[in-house]
Amino acid sequence: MTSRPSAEPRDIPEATVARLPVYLRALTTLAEDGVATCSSEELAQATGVNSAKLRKDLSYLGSYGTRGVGYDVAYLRYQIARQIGVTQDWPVVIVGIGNLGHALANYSGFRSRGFRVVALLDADPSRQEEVVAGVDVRPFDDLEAIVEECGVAIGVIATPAAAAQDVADRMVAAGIRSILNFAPTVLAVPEGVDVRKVDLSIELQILAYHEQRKSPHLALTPIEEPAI
Amino acid sequence: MTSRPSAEPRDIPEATVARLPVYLRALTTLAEDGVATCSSEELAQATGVNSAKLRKDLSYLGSYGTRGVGYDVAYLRYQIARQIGVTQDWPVVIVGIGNLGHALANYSGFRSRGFRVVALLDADPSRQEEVVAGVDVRPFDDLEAIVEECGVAIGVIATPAAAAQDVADRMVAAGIRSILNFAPTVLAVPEGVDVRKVDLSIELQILAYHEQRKSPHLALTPIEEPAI
DNA sequence: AGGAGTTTGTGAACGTGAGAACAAAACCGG
DNA sequence: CCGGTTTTGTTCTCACGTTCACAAACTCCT
Repeated sequence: MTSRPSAEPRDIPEATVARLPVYLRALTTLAEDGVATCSSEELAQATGVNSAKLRKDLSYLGSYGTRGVGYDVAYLRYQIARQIGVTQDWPVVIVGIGNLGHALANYSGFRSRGFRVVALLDADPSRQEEVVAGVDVRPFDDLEAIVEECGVAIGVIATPAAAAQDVADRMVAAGIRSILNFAPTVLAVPEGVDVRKVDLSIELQILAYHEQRKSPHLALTPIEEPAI
Repeated sequence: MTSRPSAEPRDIPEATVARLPVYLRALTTLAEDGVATCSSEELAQATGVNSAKLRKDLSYLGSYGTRGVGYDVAYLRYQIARQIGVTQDWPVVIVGIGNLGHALANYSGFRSRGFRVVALLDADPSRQEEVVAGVDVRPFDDLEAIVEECGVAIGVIATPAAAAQDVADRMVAAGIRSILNFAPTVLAVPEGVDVRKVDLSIELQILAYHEQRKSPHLALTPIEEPAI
């Protein structure tokens, strides 16, 4: 979202990268159901994308399909995982163990998809006695030590908005170069650091925009226009 | 994400719609700080976008700036809120009161940004005794009654993946036409229903992809390639 | 062995979005 | 009242993403 590192081998478009995890999940489900092979049409249905788009996406990874047959589920699944980089486990730190931090720490989807929560950090001493999801909450000041010790490259910010920029600065200084930000703030980070933002109320507002246009809604402007 | 309703007045590009809430938040902050006027350059800095892009975005709403001066913060803020549709309060139901549902119910950002959680629903009877954020958890079967009674148009799904499609079907049948889905599944919904997806592990995987290309990472393929 | 039927991979056309650049419009100081 | 300065609104160009359409390639059945 901030800067794009120069990719070496084959340059995969950003839009494609964003869809690869979706394909990966669908393939995992298919594999669990014992499906050995699937066509681009089937996979497209399962993931809700156009089949031509899907084929083009996969073609950036290489030619892993067989014409007239389709794709080998296990093999394609592995190739996508390798491209994304989730064949290895990524250590992750979560900062801010409030409601959302709790939910994130307990989210089993991380572990099963190539991520391992190695530390939970919070500046509030009263939270540092807790143990969440088998990991004990440690003081935020331990950040640098943990990053060093575990080789953490990815940080998750689940603090209030006011604290987010400070946390980000400390993370960057500690060597973290990829940040997933749940705080409703725009983060300023140096070149070479990637930030992705997840914002709950923005998503709702986008829905509201479309919803408003669906029905000629009853009340038009219940709140007063401010005087200029 | 599924179907686009035909917009009547001026058609605002989807990319612009996604940025309007960001501008809205920045303007709110500026207003709270007592700033009366700001230029496109200042607002662009605060939101992390290109100033030309920002001006183009705002031009879709109308000509609300003054050349040589900039934008009136309060006035622009109102105009954006009106376009998005958050001058009125949107009633919202949350289904699935697990870790994430708790966090969502407690998230104060909803209330302050045009949304009101009118009901928390869960199929598990043991959860139905709880009171979360001042709202008591009710059985999922109350969905239709609540939607009818409160005029709910937006639903949030925070259930496990396995239950999500059923919940979505019930929501659609009850009259909900906009769904924010936190479950890691692709939802199938009829034409005219909007679904937006928020997926935590997908965001992390996208970060992992870029992270992998930043450093020529030590271990390349620690997991075995499956035999074909 | 060969033809019919499938399904991939990709070239080409189209649409959308981003950013540079600039003219038009407003304010300000003298 | 007028020239200089600032900043918006918009046009133009380029890059990116999506979709169609089809040839190439593979399997299966006779």
